Amino acid sequence: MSHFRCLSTNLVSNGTSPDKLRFEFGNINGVDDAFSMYKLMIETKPLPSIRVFNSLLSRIVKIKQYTVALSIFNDLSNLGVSIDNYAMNIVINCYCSSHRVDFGLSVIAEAQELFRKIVRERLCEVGNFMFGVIVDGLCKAGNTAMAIQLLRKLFYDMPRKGINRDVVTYTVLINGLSTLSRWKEVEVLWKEMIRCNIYPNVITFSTVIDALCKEGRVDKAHDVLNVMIQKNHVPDVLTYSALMDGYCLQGRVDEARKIFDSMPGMGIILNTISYNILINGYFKQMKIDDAMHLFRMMPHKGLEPDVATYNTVLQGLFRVRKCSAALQIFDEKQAAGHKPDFHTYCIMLDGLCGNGLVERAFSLLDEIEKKGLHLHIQYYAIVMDGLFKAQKLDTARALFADLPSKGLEPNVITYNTLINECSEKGLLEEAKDILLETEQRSCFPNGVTYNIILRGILKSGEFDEATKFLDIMIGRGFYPDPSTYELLLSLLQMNEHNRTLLNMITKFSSSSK
DNA sequence: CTAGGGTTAG
Repeated sequence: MSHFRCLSTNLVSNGTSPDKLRFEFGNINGVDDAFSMYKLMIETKPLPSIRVFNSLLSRIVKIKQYTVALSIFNDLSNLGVSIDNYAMNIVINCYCSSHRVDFGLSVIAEAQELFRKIVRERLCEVGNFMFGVIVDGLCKAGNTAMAIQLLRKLFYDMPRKGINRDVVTYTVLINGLSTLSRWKEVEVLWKEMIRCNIYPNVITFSTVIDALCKEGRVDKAHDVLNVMIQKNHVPDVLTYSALMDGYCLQGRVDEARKIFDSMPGMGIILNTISYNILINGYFKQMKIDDAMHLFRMMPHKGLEPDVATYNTVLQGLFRVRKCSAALQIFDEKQAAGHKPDFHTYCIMLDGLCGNGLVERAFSLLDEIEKKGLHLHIQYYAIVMDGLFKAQKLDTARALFADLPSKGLEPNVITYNTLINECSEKGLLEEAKDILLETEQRSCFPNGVTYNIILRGILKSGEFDEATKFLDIMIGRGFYPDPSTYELLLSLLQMNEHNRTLLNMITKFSSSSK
């Protein structure tokens, strides 16, 4: 079962810590491996040092099993293993990262209730694991304010437990806060850090630059870069790549290019990711020749395109309807021994369908099946969507009906595709029927489902009906997304001063705060 | 032993 190497205890030597020789974490690839390794470790006498447990935790974080790391951390504290700075930093990072990971929705309601209880009864000694679950749940539920309050409590508890906050602790927290756009709190932490004589470094600065870029505030990000340079910090390839990506996201690919060109002169070695960012930027601006030129340049610069490069290129080519070029690259890359990944197949299927090559998409599905690869339900959602868009309604519905025969269960995405089709065609009753069906099965509608239906109702001009639906939606914790909001605004322009629409917009703005 | 980047989705 488990395939890690476990050397004998007496195999020790030459200055290296015996602990380090004993366990090999690189082969841990899943939850089971992690737990069996942990079990093995705690059965060892004497117990391995916290450093060795840190290596385990770090591996578990690398494979993104945050809850596993948290539960092991919790167990460690219960065992009385003394926790150090490193462990603490890993754990805080878990809290900050795990809100991006899917969590059972059921946890959330419980977590919020539990949190209220803690506040009410001042039950301060919550286990670390529960603590993580709560923070996770709150983030997932969009209640970041509460999550941050909790994080800060943990944070302020550190010195009392004899653990010092260091630049890593602050960087992890600043990263978490800035990706959540909690800039006020970032500022407070930043000042506090300096007051404690802990100074931001290149990673701290880069983290802030990256978050600003992702928010679309690339000019502000550039200001931060200048401050950083002024303070004698040397930006590295990650700092500049983040900034390049920021310019690309704003469509300012020429400015991204300037940075790209200036990097080697500053002694920074461009890597595959720097190229990927710029190639993507060019494609998004439809500058196909520039994108392809860079792509073809990579091998001459000693860089090998990776799967993300190929995915970017394939998608870019399909978007400008250069199907044969895309297919050629797809074959080329496989001939060179590069394996397509899940995203590659999604892009191929979507690209083929979107360019009227539905038959080709079907044969690709067959190919995936023949290769014995996992038939991901997402592939079918893409092809279904393509079929609907190509007006091949019967084929699409037949594909949906065939899912069970392939051992696939429709998920919320395939349902959304179906609901979207009904909604676009104005078949609102049918859309709502399907919504009911998803609720009856254990396949829960999500925010996208509600948005699709709401947009359908709005397009049909039934504004009162839409208001009712919006109330239901908000009642269930889902909010209009940007494209629904845009639709609301454009409808308001066409129906000047329409009270119902105005009310909806007000309702949306006040509820999302 | 701990912190930062790119492709993607109804």
